Amino acid sequence: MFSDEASGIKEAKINTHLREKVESWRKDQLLLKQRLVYESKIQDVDSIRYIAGLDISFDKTSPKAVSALVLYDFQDAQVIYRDYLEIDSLKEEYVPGFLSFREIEWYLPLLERIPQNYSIDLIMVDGNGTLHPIQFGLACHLGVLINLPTMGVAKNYFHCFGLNESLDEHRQRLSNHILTNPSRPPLLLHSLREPSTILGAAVWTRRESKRPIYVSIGNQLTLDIAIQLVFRTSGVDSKIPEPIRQADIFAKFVIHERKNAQKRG
DNA sequence: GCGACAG
DNA sequence: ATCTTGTCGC
Repeated sequence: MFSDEASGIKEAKINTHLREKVESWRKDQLLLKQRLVYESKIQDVDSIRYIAGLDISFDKTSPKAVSALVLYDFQDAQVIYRDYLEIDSLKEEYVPGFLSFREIEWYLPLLERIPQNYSIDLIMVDGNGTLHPIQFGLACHLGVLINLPTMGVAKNYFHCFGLNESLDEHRQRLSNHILTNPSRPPLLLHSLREPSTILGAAVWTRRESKRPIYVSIGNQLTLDIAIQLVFRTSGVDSKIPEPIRQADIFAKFVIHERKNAQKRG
């Protein structure tokens, strides 16, 4: 049969194509990384007013998706604005280490059409900033493109081979940290190659949850401020900071609404 | 050479 | 990301 051979060739072509794409993405990351601003534009958490939260949710049964943006008023602790974008199909696949190339294009239009009367102080994204194989995750990429303070919050540990410990070592370190420190203070995650480089932090924002969230900076922000912010925007209903959580809830809501509309029409 | 892997 | 309920371990 030819089919095995044919699919093998097809696979090879896909892999070659993907490899070339990833190579070019890597070059882009290295170039853009030079434009990262490590100096903090935020000196004090209490000077923050408007936080933008971003997320994408997917339809289970189709390639469709929805990206969402919420504006969270940090002073009043409430959402004051929502917007979304319906996506027929994401153009890029998910490749670990290159999430930004898949998602950013669906965030930019939402950021651009925020009414002028709101000036964004900070953007929170679902994913990592400097906790990344070359310390240039989604939060960094977005921050550089729109020149604003950004930070990343991930629900799962991103294993950065060569930079961090293995997954097993990480898990050991987490449980060790919890045992040693019952109050569960943030655990700083540093590069193994350069221990002086802090990549991010595992943060327990609620006593109830065993698993931490992973916080890292994107642009124009210190990790210290980012961690403070995470504590002050989460805890009551969820371990996830409200701006991101509300964006997630809203995106899922839009997806379900569209399904109901489909039924009727 | 393969491993491991944010969303 | 998404399918999904209860249940095993540090």
